[in-house]
Order: sequence, then C-alpha cells, then structure tokens
Amino acid sequence: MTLSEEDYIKAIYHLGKTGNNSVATNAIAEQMHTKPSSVTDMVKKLSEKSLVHYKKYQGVSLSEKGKTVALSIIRKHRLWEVFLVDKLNFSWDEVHEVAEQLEHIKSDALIDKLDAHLGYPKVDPHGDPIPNKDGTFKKSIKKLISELPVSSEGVCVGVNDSSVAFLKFLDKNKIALGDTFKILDREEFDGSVTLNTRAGIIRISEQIATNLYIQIEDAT
Amino acid sequence: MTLSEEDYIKAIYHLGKTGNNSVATNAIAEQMHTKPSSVTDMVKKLSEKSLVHYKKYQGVSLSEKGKTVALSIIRKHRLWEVFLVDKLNFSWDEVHEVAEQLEHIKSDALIDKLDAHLGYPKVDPHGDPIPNKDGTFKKSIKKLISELPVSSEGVCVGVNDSSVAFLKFLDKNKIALGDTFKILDREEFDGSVTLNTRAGIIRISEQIATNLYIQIEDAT
DNA sequence: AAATATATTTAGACAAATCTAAAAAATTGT
DNA sequence: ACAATTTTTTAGATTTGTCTAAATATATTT
Repeated sequence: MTLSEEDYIKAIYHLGKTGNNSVATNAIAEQMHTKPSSVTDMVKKLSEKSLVHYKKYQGVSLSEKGKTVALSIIRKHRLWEVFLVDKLNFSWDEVHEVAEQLEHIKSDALIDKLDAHLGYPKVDPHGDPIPNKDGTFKKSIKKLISELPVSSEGVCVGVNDSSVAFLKFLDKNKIALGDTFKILDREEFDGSVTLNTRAGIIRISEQIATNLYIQIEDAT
Repeated sequence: MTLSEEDYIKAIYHLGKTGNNSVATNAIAEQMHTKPSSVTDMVKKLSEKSLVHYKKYQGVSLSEKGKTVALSIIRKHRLWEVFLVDKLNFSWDEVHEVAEQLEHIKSDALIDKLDAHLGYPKVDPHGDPIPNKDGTFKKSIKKLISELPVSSEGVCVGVNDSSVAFLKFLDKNKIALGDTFKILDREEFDGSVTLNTRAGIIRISEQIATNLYIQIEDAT
C-alpha cells in the first residue's frame, strides 16, 4: 500500500461514519484537499485492488478488506497519539500532525511493542477508541456534554471548536483536558448546564456544551 | 525534502566517510539498489538545490548544507534506534529497518522531546555516536577489537558480520551486546586475542576480532 | 599512445499521483 | 417533464523518480 492509498482509505472510512456508508467523490476531494478528478482516478485503483466497492456515479464504500486496512491505520494513529502525550509530554492538541506521519510506519512488531509499552490503552488522548489488533473496538465512548443526561460523569477529552477564543475561554474557566466533570443540572429554557469541575461548580452555555467532549464510563 | 532525496543524501554521507570524500555514481547506485542513470538524475537535482557539489564525471560530495541535512537524518535514525531498544525492548539487530522509516518523520519538536525522554543519549545501540542538534558529535568512539591495543577496555556494541553462523558463535561463547571486555593479550603470530569477558577469559581468532566492535571510554 | 574496458551521462519511455478543461450523468427546480 | 445546476467522469498534460539502451568520457592495458 502506498502512502496515498492509505490516506484515501482513511478518508473514506471517516467520511462514511466508521466505514459503513457510501461516500461522494466531492466529499473525498474536499477532505483530502485534492480535485474530484484525482479522486476518481484513485478510487478506480482502489477498486481494482478490492479495497472499495465502486460503481460510476454511485459513490464509494469500503470493502471488508478496506475496512481492515482503515482500522489498522487508525489503530496506529491513536497508539502513536497516546505515546506522544503520555511519554513525550505533548499536549493533546499538538499530536495530530505528527501522528499522521507516524501512522504510515510499516512494522507489526513495532505496533505490538508500542501497545505493550503504553499498557494497552483503550482510548487515545481525545477519547477516541483504539481498535484492537483484530479490528474490533468500542464505538464512540466520548460524547458532547450537550448529548448527555443530568448526573452523567466523565473525563474531559476533547473539543469540537479549537479556535483560540474557545481555548482561552476554557483556560479562564479552569477547564483542561483530563479534568473530571459531573453534570449537575440542565436548564430546559436555554440548554445551559451546571457542572461540577475541578475548580468548583460552574455553569456553561449550550454553545459551550456542544463543543466539549467527555469520555463516559462505559458504552460497550 | 522528499523521502528519496533524504535517502540519497544519507547514502552520499556514509559512502563519503562522514560526508567529506567525493563519491562515485556507481557506488551510490549500488548502495541505493538503483541504476547509475537514476543516480545522475537525482544528483543533478540535489546540485540545483545546493545540497551537493557536482561536476560531470567527477563524482559527488556533500555541501555544508547537505552535511547538515545528513547529520539531522542520522541523528533521528540513531535516536529512534535507542528508543526501540531501550523502551520497546527490540534487540540491537532488529531496529535498523524500522529506524530507516522513522528517520523521515518531520517534526523538530518530536525529536527534541524524544531526545529528552531517552535521557540525551550519546551513542546508539550499535555504539555509533548520535550527532547533537547543531550537527557536532564525537567521531567513531567504537572500534574493532582488532584495531585496539592490549589493555583496552570497553563495552561490546556491535558486529560487522551479522550472519547466523557468527551470531551463533557469539551465543555459544557467551558474548552478548552490552558485555564489558578487556583485551588481555594479542598473539603476534596469528593476531588472536585474549579477552576478559563476563564468562571468564577467552581467546578469539583474528577473524573474530575484526568482526566485533567495542565502544571505548572516550575518543573526544 | 592506441586499443580496450569501465564509468558516467544522455535520450527517450514509463508508472504514480496529480492537475485543468471539457463531456456526460444525475439531481433539482419550476 | 424538461431546463438548469451540480456532480462525476474522461481526456490529455505535468511532475517525480525510475528504467533501458545508446552515446560519451575516463581509466587501464599492452
């Protein structure tokens, strides 16, 4: 597999919501910052290799083989992210670009040993689940605060909006990755939420609640 | 810099004995497993980028800029080798191939943090020195046993011949990477050497002595 | 020093991955 | 339903890194 092929497989996986839905040519082009015509070319190639199902004008979806490849790349990406944060002290928002490169390193032994070295983590620093070697994994055990019922509890693992303004807001309100939150109350009227945080009890607007992910205990 | 360019720079560095000598087209082709004509093409490209000095039919040598690039790649390669051996428990003879891939990862922050994580090592698992960030390093603090005078002492850090037969010989004689040796005596007659090893006092033939590297105390 | 051998370069071709511009199919609006 | 719009594909060109075959320069032999 070439680097480029791997990137396309990964894009199709993510756009197709964990690899199940069919994906449009234009959507892939946008995600990959290329032109639709380039996507058509590559998709034909992937189809010949039986990595995707493809019929002209009908969109693309991953084959079982393609899904396996995608999960293996995602596994590598997320394990490397854990390494970068846990071992090298990168912060959660700095690791993506480097992990994009590291995920293409080819060595099964390397990934096995890295996994062991990290203590077989189940989630990456953003709260996204790490697929097992065999491609199985728990789906989406991270949720937006706005999606969760009152009395839910979990660790803050990520943001939707990574603008400077938003990150400053978090800083000011002493909200940081790794903090444990409990949802104490939600106002019907405006969707604002009361949280128990490290810094005490705070209230956040619905807009904030739709931008903060927490990883909840279990979602088997 | 592309991956391929980096590989050529590295090859020219190694063939030119730490980047100082001029290197023949054919030598590069052999090292890189390509054809001489491909080398000519690439060398022209590197010359346009001022990474090498090149005149037709006169061989290639690295420019200062090229040497800097080469040292940066070698630094990355050797730091990753230390990581693989010290942290992931690879053995010294398994790491080269993976390090060949990892050395191309582009991120200064990554290498700085990796260096710190490893405790700023000075040599890789084969006893080869790790260049500093600024490109300075101690040259060749590893030597063949056959090159060293009687009473030299050091840690065994590598082999020249990695054939199965040789490795089995080492195993049988309880010689392993990391062992400390002292050269007790050398026979003028046949060049054989008497060593004090972990397992006691042993004698090795000149042939063995020309295939075993030890890292000596200091060679500033 | 001429003949032979070797090393290097040039010329032209190819595969991979991309692009632009134009054509064709699918979708949408009225 | 059919015209307009959007999406997708095709056709042909470009760049990078490689190759083969032929030409040219350098080195070696006698």
